[in-house]
Amino acid sequence: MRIGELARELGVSTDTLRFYEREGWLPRPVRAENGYRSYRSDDVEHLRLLLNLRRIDLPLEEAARLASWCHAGHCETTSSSLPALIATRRSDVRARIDELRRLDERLDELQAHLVGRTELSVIGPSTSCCSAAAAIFDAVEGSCRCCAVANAEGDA
Amino acid sequence: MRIGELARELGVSTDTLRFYEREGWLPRPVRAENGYRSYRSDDVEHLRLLLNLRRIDLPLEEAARLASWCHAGHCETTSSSLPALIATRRSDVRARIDELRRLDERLDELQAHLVGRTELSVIGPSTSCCSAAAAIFDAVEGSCRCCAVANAEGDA
DNA sequence: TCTTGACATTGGAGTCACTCCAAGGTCTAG
DNA sequence: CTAGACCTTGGAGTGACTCCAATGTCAAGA
Ligand SMILES: [Zn+2]
Ligand SMILES: [Zn+2]
Ligand SMILES: [Zn+2]
Ligand SMILES: [Zn+2]
Repeated sequence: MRIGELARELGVSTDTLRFYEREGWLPRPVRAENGYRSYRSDDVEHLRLLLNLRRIDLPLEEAARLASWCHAGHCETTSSSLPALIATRRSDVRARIDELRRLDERLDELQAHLVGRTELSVIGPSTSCCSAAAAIFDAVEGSCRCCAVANAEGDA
Repeated sequence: MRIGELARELGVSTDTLRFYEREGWLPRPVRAENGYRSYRSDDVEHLRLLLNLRRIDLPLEEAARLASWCHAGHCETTSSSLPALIATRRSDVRARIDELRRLDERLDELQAHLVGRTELSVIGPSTSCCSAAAAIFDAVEGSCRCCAVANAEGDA
């Protein structure tokens, strides 16, 4: 099995495979007479394991270490630490999801604000900056400075 | 205002500020007699704008460009493109959230599988790999090879 | 036979957005 | 006088790839 075929089958780039090998995260496969890498089924399994560990967002170093341990059959250690590892990973993932949800909410507010204020943009730039900038400036932080400016001008 | 104070106030590191300046993402502030950077309120506003744009996860280059435009008062262009920009950003964020949720589900399944199978691990390593590796190997992909192995050995 | 095209090889540089460091200069309080 | 908190610079390191140039290999078609 050559590198391109393996890469296609497992959904990564040949560059990634060569990078893994170069940095020592994967064992070097045997070479054919022409110098091409020739992957055996054992190599394929090792790589598949590594990629699965990467898919649960383990850092490459940890994934590679674990993959080698498992592949070499030293999995008692791994077996006992694995649930804790997964638990940590889950809380990381959830924290990131919460972060992104908050970001999405902020974006939602900002979008609504910008759309709702389209008519008001004829007021033009405020003293310190234009209204669009003020909107970003403030909507992201939760309080709106450009509205205050607009209201003040509307009252005047 | 010196760099440390500004950094503390806006919640970034001094390294980040020097990096932004060095790479041209922020204008250079005036220097005091001793060579220290001296930030004016205008600089602070520009930086705050840039950081707000970064907080909605715009790439630094785009955030800096937009911040400069807005800060210079050329915001008509910005006003018209901003809703589209936000919309794109939102769909990116949502896609990432979905990805992470799928990951969380996979981790949940994997965890349940590992915990539920503790007794079965006495079966020991299968022919190709140990059961822990097999679990990662397969649970991440949705079908479980180690169970098949265990069942086969149980039947034998 | 020759050529075209798809594949492979290597080392090295680039990406993004910081982050850390060493070696030094400056200022304030005790 | 000294400790410490601050500031300066240029440069290297991070993670996980990604892209590139220059070159080599091989099978199929004209
Ligand atoms: Zn503006
Ligand atoms: Zn407003
Ligand atoms: Zn194993
Ligand atoms: Zn199983």
